[in-house]
Amino acid sequence: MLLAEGVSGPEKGGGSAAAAAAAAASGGVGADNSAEHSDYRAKLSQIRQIYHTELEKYEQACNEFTTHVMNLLREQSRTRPISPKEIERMVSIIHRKFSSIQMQLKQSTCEAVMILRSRFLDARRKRRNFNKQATEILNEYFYSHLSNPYPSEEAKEELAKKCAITVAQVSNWFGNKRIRYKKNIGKFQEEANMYAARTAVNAANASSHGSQANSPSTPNSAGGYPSPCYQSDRRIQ
DNA sequence: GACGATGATTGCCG
DNA sequence: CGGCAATCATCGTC
Repeated sequence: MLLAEGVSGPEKGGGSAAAAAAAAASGGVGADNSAEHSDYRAKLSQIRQIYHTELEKYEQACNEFTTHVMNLLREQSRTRPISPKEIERMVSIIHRKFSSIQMQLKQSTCEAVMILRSRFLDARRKRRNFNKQATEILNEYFYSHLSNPYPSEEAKEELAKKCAITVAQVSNWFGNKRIRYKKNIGKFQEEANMYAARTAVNAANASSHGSQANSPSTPNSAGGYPSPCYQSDRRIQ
């Protein structure tokens, strides 16, 4: 893991290797916003640097402590016999202790990288609002099908194409819209009336100078839904 | 910076 | 599997 992220492993060329490794490891998000990407890389290299300085610190502390203990043992060897085996045992205990600390450091670094990675990869964190036109199109469909706001797969595809978003996003949008509309109809009244009126105007225009009741550009022309109707049951109180 | 709006995710249900 | 409900995380506004 740490090796893959370029945090652990041989240090060559101060960071560029790590950045490359990180870029490779994060595969799939490469074609993303470069600003965010460089932010990710910066944070990763920061983690990496902290890891290395800490590791070095522990290494140094371990060596210092070892020599200190050795000195103590040498001191004691004057008053009592101390076998080389005993010294070796002591040293290995110290090393074990310090290496377990280093393992902990490694683990916490690993966790930090994981969190950073999940933050970077989580789509929710890169959420962008749809543009105005897309929202208009979606709302128009929603309010002109208020009695049955469940677009078919084809209708969803049509909407997705028009709004330049994915079908999944259209589904998400309708899911959110239905639940939020239902939860607080009052809040959406104004919006509902506005779109209903607009749809009515569109329908009137279309029928006044055309043989068809539905304009070809109206979303419901593809989904097999009935022609747009004014939702007179939603009134401002 | 608090707060509402909003897109996305998760877990559950029929 | 699609939809609902709750929730998360960010955006946009004040």
